[in-house]
Amino acid sequence: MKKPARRSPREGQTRIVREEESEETRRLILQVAQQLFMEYGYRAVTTRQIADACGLTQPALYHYFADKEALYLAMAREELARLKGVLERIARRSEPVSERLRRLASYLLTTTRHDLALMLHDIRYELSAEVRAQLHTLFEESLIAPIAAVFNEGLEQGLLRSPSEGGVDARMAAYLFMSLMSRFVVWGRETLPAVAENRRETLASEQAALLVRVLLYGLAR
Amino acid sequence: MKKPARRSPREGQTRIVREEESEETRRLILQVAQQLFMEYGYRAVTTRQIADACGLTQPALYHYFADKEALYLAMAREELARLKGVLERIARRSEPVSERLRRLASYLLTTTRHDLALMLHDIRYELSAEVRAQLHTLFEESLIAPIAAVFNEGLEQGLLRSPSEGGVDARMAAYLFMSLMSRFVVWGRETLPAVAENRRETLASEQAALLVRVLLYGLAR
DNA sequence: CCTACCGATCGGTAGG
DNA sequence: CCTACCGATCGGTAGG
Repeated sequence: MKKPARRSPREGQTRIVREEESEETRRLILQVAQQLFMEYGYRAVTTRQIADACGLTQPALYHYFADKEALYLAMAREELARLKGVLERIARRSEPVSERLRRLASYLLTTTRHDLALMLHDIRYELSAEVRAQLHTLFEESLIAPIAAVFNEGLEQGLLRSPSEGGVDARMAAYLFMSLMSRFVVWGRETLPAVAENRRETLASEQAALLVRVLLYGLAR
Repeated sequence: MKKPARRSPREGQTRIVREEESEETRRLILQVAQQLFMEYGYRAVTTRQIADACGLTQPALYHYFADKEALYLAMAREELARLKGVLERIARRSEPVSERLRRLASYLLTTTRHDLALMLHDIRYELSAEVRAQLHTLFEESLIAPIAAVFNEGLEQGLLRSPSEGGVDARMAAYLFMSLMSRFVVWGRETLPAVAENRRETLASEQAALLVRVLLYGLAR
């Protein structure tokens, strides 16, 4: 076993620099935690894995975060805040509803390769009641609300069927939209012949267009 | 902590009875493992939890299964075989394609309250390569194939758009169908006011109809 | 941010 | 020799 490359703090540095380094380390931990937690789930990722990937010892994490759950919470808050910003920006574009939905789908498929349903599972089963409640609300506000806003425009413009016409409300539409971003579709794609890395974005864009087309117009002739 | 009620084997029983009891216990373990693994995931369920729920000690499990993974594999094989039987039976009914899709959705929503995407995650991330390959194939044959068969009929009957007409092939349709059965939709339902237990089946049936309607005809007016 | 550890619990196996 | 387990403990790992 090789020792991981460790960042070597030199003596005599000013307080400012140390604070910057400390903040830098904190951000590194959050980024590594995001990649691991979002792909493998809360339970499967150990604090030592995260520490190792950061070039730190495992106890060092507890200088930055109270415990494993606090680290997950901080990661999730940051991730959801980031998502919220991007999704709201797309939702406000002056483009047709269907085009904005395509952009939302494409973004979710390219950037979050992991399944957000796994995050839902973790929120529901692996975290304490308080954190669960917090993230539950945040999930709704950051992910569902921006998507529902676009569907709501579609309903107001008369492009979509209202619930009384056999359609669904905007929030339900957003959940259906998110469900189509799930592991099943991604998994189906993985069974296709291996795809060159540089074609991934194109594929995601094509798949986004397909998913939105299906959701809007259905499979029937 | 109370001692779990333990089945008390009496002396003087014949070999046949003992074999029956052994088989009975094995089936009990599989049933309990199914409930726990399917709801919480491979990692989160301990062998002691399973044993406790069966009224056995944890080492007793190792008389029936070589290890935790072998137990998961046996459980998954049985569960998928059961699903395959029911889904194929529904798929062969002499009813319109849309009606059969509704029945498939309703069945999946009522019986498997857990998210099958969780099983996909476990297959992908928690199990060894050999078990993963086995379950991957079985998953496709047991779940996707029967659903795809119904969509294929829809395509042959000209009810559904073919890929060249902007539609999707039967297998892709099956994946889209399964993705709509996911945690997101179920979770959305949980946020509704609490529902009486005896209305659950009705709800699932209504939700199944809604999901199939959306998948076939889309949200657009 | 490290080394040296803890209480507990994990999956799995020993002898009886 | 078999079955259906038990009490105790194995090597490792969890969060702290």
